[in-house]
Amino acid sequence: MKPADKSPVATPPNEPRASQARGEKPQRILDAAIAVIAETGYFQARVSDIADRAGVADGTIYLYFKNKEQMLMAAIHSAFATFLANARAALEGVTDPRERLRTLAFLHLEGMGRNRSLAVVFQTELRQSAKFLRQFSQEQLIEYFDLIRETVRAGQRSGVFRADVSDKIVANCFFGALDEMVTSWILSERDYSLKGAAAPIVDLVLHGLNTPEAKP
Amino acid sequence: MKPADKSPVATPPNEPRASQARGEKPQRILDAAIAVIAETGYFQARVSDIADRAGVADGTIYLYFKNKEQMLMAAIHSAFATFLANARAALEGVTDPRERLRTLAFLHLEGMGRNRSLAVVFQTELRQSAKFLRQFSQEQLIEYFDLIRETVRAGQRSGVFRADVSDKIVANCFFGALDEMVTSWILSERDYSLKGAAAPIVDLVLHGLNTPEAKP
Amino acid sequence: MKPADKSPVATPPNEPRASQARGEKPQRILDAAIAVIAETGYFQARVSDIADRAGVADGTIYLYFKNKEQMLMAAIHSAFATFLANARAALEGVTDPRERLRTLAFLHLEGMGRNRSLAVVFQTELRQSAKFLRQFSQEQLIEYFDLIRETVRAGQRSGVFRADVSDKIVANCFFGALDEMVTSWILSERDYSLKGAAAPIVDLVLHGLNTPEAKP
Amino acid sequence: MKPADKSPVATPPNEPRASQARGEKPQRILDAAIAVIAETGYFQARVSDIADRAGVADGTIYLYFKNKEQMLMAAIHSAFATFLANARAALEGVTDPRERLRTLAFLHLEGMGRNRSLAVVFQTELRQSAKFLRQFSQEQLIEYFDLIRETVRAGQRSGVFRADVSDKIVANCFFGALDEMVTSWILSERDYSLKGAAAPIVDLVLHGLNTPEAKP
DNA sequence: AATGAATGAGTCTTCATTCAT
DNA sequence: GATGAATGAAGACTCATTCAT
Repeated sequence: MKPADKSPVATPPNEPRASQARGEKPQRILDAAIAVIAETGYFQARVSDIADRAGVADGTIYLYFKNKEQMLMAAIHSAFATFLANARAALEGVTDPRERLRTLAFLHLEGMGRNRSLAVVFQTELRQSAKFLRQFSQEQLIEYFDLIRETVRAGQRSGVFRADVSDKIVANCFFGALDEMVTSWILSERDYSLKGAAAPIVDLVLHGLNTPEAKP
Repeated sequence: MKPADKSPVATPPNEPRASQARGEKPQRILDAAIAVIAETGYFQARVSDIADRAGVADGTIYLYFKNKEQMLMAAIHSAFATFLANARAALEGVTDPRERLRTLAFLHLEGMGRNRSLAVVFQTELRQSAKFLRQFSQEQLIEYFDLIRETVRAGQRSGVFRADVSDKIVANCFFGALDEMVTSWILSERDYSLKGAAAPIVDLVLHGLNTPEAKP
Repeated sequence: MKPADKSPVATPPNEPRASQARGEKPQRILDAAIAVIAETGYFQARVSDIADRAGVADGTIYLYFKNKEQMLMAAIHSAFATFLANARAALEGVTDPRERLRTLAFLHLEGMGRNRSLAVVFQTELRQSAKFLRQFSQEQLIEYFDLIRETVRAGQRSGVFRADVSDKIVANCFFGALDEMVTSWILSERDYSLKGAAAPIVDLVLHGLNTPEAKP
Repeated sequence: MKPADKSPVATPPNEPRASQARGEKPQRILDAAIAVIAETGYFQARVSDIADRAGVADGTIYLYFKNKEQMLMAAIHSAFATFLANARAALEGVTDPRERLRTLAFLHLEGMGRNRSLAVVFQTELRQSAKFLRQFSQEQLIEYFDLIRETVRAGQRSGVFRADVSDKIVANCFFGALDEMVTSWILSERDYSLKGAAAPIVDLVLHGLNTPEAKP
């Protein structure tokens, strides 16, 4: 599921500083976990399947993670943290609120579209139970929402967005639209381009956010 | 997959009053299933818990349903069918596309807000696995989306909505915004009124759908 | 391991009030547990072995006991409770302290000698760990010791036993001697009669307990 | 099964001082094993715990011992061998049978009282299974019993002990009384002096052993 | 000699499903 | 139809042991 899978041939025997294996296993396990969850579902995911796919023994997983649940959680957190870091990096230097929303929408759809396994996990497995989702949502999802809400507020302050709607409502609509788009996509058999939907969605939302006078 | 597809001995059509007990059990089981799923999650829901709550023996469930999965599916289908029937009834006679969207948004949020168990199931449990969600989505969710898309297309044809966006995109945004609102709500500890959010959401979407000239 | 083992033929099909099976299973499990512990040791005893021997499925054990440990504990408690009840019944009406000690010694050795499995469990498995033994000792063993100590004190009060030794020390010696005898016996390959040792042990202890003047 | 039966590279005989480290590890492991067994029980003792306490790596244990069981056995044998050697040394030069029994009783209780871990192991862990105890008993315990029995026979030959009881019964009573005393002690929360019990026990046994005419 | 990361066999426990009553 | 005791397959987790370094 990642470069260098697990074949014995992969490790060059005489590598000088080598140890590309150091600390590589936990990540291999997390990657395998995402893949297996995407395929079989969170609760159907068997530890032995994840171990197989990571190319380690079952017991090895317990050297790095306390139990199954903690490992699955770590996999999801790790994947989302990467996603969030990418988003932050891409927004660096983009100041126009409209442009920021465009960038976020594009990143969201492009990021999910690139890694279908990840998308499956986020759209479906993440929402297995209120309890589960709540835990995730209170930590990382909030950060993402805040990114959107701040952008909306900035636009409202600067007058490019109408100020008579709550930033929370707007963020919900924006995120909800993107989210639903991804859900439709993973459920669809056809393999259309997800990121192509970014422009019309943003267009619709920005249109809805226009200040009455500001005809774009 | 609908009522009465299982028992060879159908409900006697004309039974006067004792019929309360006749055929009442399957529905008690379905209601119990929704409640238990909402509390513990789809995959955590135990057959014996559902039987307990329905006031029947474990084995009784297998008189009406082939297995656990079929029973849970039936529970969700039944709940959603009720929801959809309500929506259709409420739209009866409403012709203005903007008014129809307002009605749908209100019904969606009000319906979910009234039955938190049901909302929990739809927002989280329903999306446990791509496979699961796909099955549901291809049957019933499509009907709901079609209701929205038809309304949007009607508005576009009559000129009250701008026609330069795909009705699918609009439906996604509309449904996504409502959906996300409900998710936020069930995750929130506070017990605010969900249906109060209907107006601003519809306002935002309608604003985004305005034809350039049509200042509402 | 007990009458009527588990064969399907055992239950007469037309037994009138029948239900000799009612509540029979837990006891079959407890008996099987004692036997398996005696054979393989407490910590080596596998739940599946006990289930096999009791003629039930593995899962059945968990209908009656919370987990393996609780079941093993219950088996030991139950066996000892029976033993204690027998001792009490046999002492009924015996008032002479010397006779009471003789009866106890005989019962102890005879009871253990009759059920080698039980003896093995008490002499070895029961003492697996200080923590384990402490729990048992504080509940049931104390009762047994008290039976001995009361008899000793009665003999001291009535003047048939010398009063210059603590009843606790005497009980320790008495019980210790019996206990060690049983241990030797279960460890011995030869199959000598255990209860034959009762007389000389009691003789020795009574001789040690004689008041100086009382030459028997 | 005795020291130095395992390493092909024996301890260099004349190494001046660095020898502290040489061959010191096996003993550290044995000591750690006794301590860990005393704390957690024989079957609960984990190899990694013992390695930790001995300050070596898990794998190191397998340089000196074939497997876990052999190591635990070696630990117990080693501890008991020390105990037995002490007893033999202390009996050196004591010829009076009564005095020899007094010495043995004192050594037994004092030795156990000094090292609670050791006492815990002997009183409880040693008796985990008939198979286990039998192996130990046939090697070392017999030696200890023989020490007692020879003393008893000597007393009987010289006429200070009555001759109408088997030396085996007497040894059982004597050892059983001491043994039970130690068991009571390790189970007791209070920290009373164990060796204080030596005198009354010996007194009781000697009293029981008195020849009719010999009033001590 | 020493390490400790990795292994994987072994077991308890859960729970959907059956079926005799 | 209804029951619920019994079943047994399935899977998470532990830990003694190995072996490359």
